[in-house]
Amino acid sequence: MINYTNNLREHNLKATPQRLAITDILYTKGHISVEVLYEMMQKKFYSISLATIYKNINLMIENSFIQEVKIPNAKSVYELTKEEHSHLVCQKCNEVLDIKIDLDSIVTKTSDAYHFNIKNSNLILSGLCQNCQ
Amino acid sequence: MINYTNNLREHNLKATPQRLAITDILYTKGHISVEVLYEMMQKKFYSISLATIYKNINLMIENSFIQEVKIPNAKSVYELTKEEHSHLVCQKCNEVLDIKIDLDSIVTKTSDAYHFNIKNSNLILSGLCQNCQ
DNA sequence: TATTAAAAGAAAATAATTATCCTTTAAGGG
DNA sequence: CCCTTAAAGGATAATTATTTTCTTTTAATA
Ligand SMILES: [Mn+2]
Ligand SMILES: [Mn+2]
Ligand SMILES: [Zn+2]
Ligand SMILES: [Zn+2]
Repeated sequence: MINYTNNLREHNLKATPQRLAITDILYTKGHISVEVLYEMMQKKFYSISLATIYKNINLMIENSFIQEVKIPNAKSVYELTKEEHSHLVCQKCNEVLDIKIDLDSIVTKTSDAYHFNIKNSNLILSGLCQNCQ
Repeated sequence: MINYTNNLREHNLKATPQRLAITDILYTKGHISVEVLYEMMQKKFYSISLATIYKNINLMIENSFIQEVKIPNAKSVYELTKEEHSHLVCQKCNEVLDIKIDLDSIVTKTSDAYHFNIKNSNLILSGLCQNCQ
């Protein structure tokens, strides 16, 4: 288990055992929902409060340490902040994959066409993974 | 106010006054949240129940008459089902615009690269509209 | 090692959504 | 047009999701 103390501190987050565990789970699993995170945390912390999960998720989002991924027709998942990327989601097994897609030309064209100052792009492709089709 | 009776029936939805009004609001506003829809409906139906709003939204989604649009860092909005399109969202005034972007080549490339059978693509570009920047 | 602001945990409160139950009504057949 | 009936609406309760409050514990630092 990697030590994430400094990663947390760089985002102005105290490195508590609970946060280190959340970070480790996110690192290992990649994308995780609130309820699954809570279940996994309960295995490590006998009496962790669900409020601790929510408070940490919210604070970590505020401090850009993690990000929410809103998936069509499914619960949100959370992931450690990394460079901008898109997602591939299996509608059957709910696997979530990071994919790198160049959206620059789309963003540029759209910015010009609509006089929008586009700051973020969010692309989710949904379907069936190899196993599920 | 257009008559949406047949549109509803084509989706196996009884054409009640409440549903006709919901449809009219969606048609007029384009994209709307649950709470705003409820407020607008209350002006037309003195004692409409919030449960009626939720039950209709859910049933209309099931019957593909409307669709949910999940927006990063904001509440979901709902819209009448139309041909697949992407969205441009202003992070300040929350305006939601429909945009037509060709994602075919991205979808094809990604399908091949990851052996995914991609069924839906969902692109949201967020930033500041002309007025808000 | 002492200080302190922040975090954790427990529980209550609030918000969001769904279910239940009874009344009303849209739709279709006669 | 009436009748019939399954479905929908409204009121309210129940459930689920999330946030707040308050007290205790602890990470950070000096
Ligand atoms: Mn990701
Ligand atoms: Mn739209
Ligand atoms: Zn799958
Ligand atoms: Zn704007």
